[in-house]
Amino acid sequence: MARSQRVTLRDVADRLGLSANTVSRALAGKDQVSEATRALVSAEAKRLGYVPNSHARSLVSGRTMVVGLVITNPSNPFYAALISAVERECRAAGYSVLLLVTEDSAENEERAVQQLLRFGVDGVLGVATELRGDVWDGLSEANIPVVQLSRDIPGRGLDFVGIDAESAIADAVVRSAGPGVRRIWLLEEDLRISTVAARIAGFRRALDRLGVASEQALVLKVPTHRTSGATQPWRPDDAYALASNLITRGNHPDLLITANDYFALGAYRAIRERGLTVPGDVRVLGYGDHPFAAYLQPSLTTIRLPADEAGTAAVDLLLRRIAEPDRPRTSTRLPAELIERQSTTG
Amino acid sequence: MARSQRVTLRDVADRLGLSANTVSRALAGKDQVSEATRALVSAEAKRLGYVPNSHARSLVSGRTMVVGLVITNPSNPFYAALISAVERECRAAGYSVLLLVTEDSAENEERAVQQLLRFGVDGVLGVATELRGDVWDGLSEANIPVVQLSRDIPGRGLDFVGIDAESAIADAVVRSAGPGVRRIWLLEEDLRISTVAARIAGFRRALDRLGVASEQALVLKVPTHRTSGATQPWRPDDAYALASNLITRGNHPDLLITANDYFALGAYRAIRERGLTVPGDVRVLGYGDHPFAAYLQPSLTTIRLPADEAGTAAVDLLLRRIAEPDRPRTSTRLPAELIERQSTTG
DNA sequence: GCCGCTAGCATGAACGTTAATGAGAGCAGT
DNA sequence: ACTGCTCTCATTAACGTTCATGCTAGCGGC
Repeated sequence: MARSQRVTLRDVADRLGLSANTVSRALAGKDQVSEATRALVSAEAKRLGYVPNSHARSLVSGRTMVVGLVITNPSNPFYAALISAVERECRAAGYSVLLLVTEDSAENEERAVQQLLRFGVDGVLGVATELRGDVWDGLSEANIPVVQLSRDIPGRGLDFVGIDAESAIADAVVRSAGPGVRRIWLLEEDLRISTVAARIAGFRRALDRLGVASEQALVLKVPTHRTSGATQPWRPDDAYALASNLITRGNHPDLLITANDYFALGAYRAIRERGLTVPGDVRVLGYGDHPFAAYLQPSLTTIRLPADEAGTAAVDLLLRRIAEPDRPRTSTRLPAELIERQSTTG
Repeated sequence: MARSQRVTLRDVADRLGLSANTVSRALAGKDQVSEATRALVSAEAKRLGYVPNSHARSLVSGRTMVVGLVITNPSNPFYAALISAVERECRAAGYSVLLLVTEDSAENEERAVQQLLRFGVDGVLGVATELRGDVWDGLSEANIPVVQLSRDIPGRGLDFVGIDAESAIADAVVRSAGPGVRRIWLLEEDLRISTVAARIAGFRRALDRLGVASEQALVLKVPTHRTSGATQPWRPDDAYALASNLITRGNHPDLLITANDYFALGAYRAIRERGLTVPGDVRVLGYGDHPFAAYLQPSLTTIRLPADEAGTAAVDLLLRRIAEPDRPRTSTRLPAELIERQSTTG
């Protein structure tokens, strides 16, 4: 049995001839216990190797000191950075992180929420899979605060922390378009999420500002790869396949924006294989500033996402809402910075 | 209060005029309860939105159905893949994952173990930070099974699942070395972990097999970047800085092995800036097969790590040990595959 | 000497669940 | 009618902690 010899409050108390309650208060640092016994208790607790049982504590206190983190895919560098930041901030605040991966599947998301309810986590940070947000209602009904990460589901009254993708893309496209740029394509992920919608909106805003005719603009959706219900919308190969089919010497954009830097990798290859050059024939603008972006040949102009700041802000917000549940809803969109490199400096 | 209106077993029982125990057994699917009441109970439980309290369950059963996952750095693609695999397998087996990030800091590791003890997790999957393994003894003493991931700390009697880096590197170096290759350098991480030791051992084994004189071989340690105690041993910039200082037209290796593909990025740039070419002047062999490796120019020969298989195997092993604690210790080293691309086909 | 106050600790209950034991009804066998 | 068995459920006691309340000794004030 795993817990056969686990040291409990009673064990410490019995050894000192005290009650369990006194030991509890002594270790918790509350008053109503003399300094002498407090020292005695801590010494004996340490000697016996006492470790408090968090489940017993949660049961009576109603708090778990655990935060649920619902992520679609840890292998995406943006989410990986988010995980790191969230875990770090939670750890600093004394919270543990229960990680739940949805793989962008609605079924997994539903099960994740169930798990969080069983656990009675103190709060949830979550990346929603699709635009239907009723999955999260169970948490709200249980009065468990939820902060949406990166993807926003409006109308649910949930806090949100994400990136201002629309402005970032809009500005970046305008700045990346030089005098010769007429035809602009956007290589997008085929997902019904707010991030994609925001990028497309930013794209259209840029077209307006640049005065690009709509027939010169194209939004291409890279077919999403699926393996057993789990989506993988970040494969360079898929972007390459699509770009390779559409781009020829006679028919190619002057500026190509990709929904993530992985897609840019595929685009680079497709462009190269057609005998075209970046940025001479096609300028390429990425999204995400993945670690390799600066090292590509030519180096990739891309948009750096403040993943660390977003994770930090989300945890801050969640902790604040845990402290005061009735505070007004907050929606934060962090600005993203354009990192200009060679791929757009034609 | 967060749990003010949480539906409990009693609530369901009272509504049906039953005892809490009967409801518990009915939902658990045990016998000693008639089919009629079982149906009644499940219907009422669903109607009221009953969700079992996992802490109460853990308290009495001694099992938590939670597995601790201790990782040094989620932003490393290998660990990210490991996280995905572990979470998926645990989820399939009905376990949840408590994620603890150590950032390769001994202090964080110690606190992580404390947290796992408080929680009373059923098992732990962990990447150790350094070679001293007494940090994990607390878990063993509490009879909590530990499976070491990727990095092995020998002599602790702990299960291990990792990659056979030594053989992989040895074979890859031999196969990557052509007739003109005399001088071979290895760009390593500056960490005291078994993985680094294994790669260096493989490197030396290859030198022996190739008959390369020891003065032609060089092991270079890339200084580890640290921010507030957390190490970041995967920065292309750091590898670039070191390689850029050492590589000149007159003094360069014929074959350069890097401890990870990020370092290869830095090496590519350093080589290029000296007016040298890959693989013409310097062949480059990476490690990890990061998503961008296939898309570099020239494409990077590298070693694909079976992260998914490792994660799966580790969870399998952990669950088996949870089931039978006294089974003999297992140590598995999965083979890694060489992916030959342009960077070594001179 | 009695009262009241405080510091320091003990006692009992509760959190929501599961395991062990008990109890009553129904039924067959004698 | 009595015994004994099975089926179904209730009752009680745990798990380890915290909170509310109770108790005792010690002390000062009149």
